[in-house]
Amino acid sequence: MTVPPGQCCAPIAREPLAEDTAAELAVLLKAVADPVRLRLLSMIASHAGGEACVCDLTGAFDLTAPTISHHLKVLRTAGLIDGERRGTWVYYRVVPEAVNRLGALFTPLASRVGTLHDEAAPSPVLR
Amino acid sequence: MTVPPGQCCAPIAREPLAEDTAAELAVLLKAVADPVRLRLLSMIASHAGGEACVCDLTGAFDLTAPTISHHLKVLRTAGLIDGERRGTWVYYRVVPEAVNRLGALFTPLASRVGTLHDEAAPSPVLR
DNA sequence: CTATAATTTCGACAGGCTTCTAATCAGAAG
DNA sequence: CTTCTGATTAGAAGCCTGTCGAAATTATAG
Repeated sequence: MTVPPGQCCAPIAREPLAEDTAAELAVLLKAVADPVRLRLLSMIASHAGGEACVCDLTGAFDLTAPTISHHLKVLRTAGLIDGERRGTWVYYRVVPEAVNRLGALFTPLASRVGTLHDEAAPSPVLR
Repeated sequence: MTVPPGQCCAPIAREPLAEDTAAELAVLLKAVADPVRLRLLSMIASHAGGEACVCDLTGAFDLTAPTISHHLKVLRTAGLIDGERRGTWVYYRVVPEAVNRLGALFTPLASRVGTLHDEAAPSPVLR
């Protein structure tokens, strides 16, 4: 009972990732591989209405506002969240497609919801 | 914190991650947030028999053996892979529970789009 | 129009990560 | 027993990232 059947479905277990694909996914993973950014993403995703103001996020951390803004920019550059300015405040919301792509990477089963392999994303990979 | 009932979302979207939980998950995510380690994990997971020898992995990279060994140790320390020495060679295999935990983090993110919400079988990931 | 508040950008420093070479350990073959 | 191959460990150089403080930008309020 080491490996249950059905493991062959996850993209990561189906075939070796290409070099450029791995690099592209690593950028996405690096964005969430940080405690602060992971909490930020979770706070935004779990916020009522799917939107969260920056003023609501800064209070939960012992970090300065510029640091929070920096982490938000990393998440936004990776395409995981999207920001919108409404008056004085800026509201962020998650991008479901990007988050789902992460989940589908490691999830052996499921992945029955649409195709998340190819996307119309311009992929502005900053190097 | 108005979570719609019955809409059991991903852990990341259900409620804000705790500080220690986020730090713990970040360690796991950092392990895969690297192109080399992501490819290594994929090569091990997609290898026939679920096992891969180190000698098979080093050839796919332009890196030295110690570097590959270092990345494998990071993956092993994170609990994503498990190594076993059989004679001269060392074989690595993935730990499904750890990989599934990563996938479950982001996967069940419910999107507002009512396209094909046929996820009646969430297949709970237990640890 | 001016003032205030919030957010972002800029510059800088400490710390961690990736990679290398050299050395060490484990097992097999002669 | 000696030697050889394969894998890991130790130590160090170089680069990138996280963090902070100060300045600049933007929008609303009066």
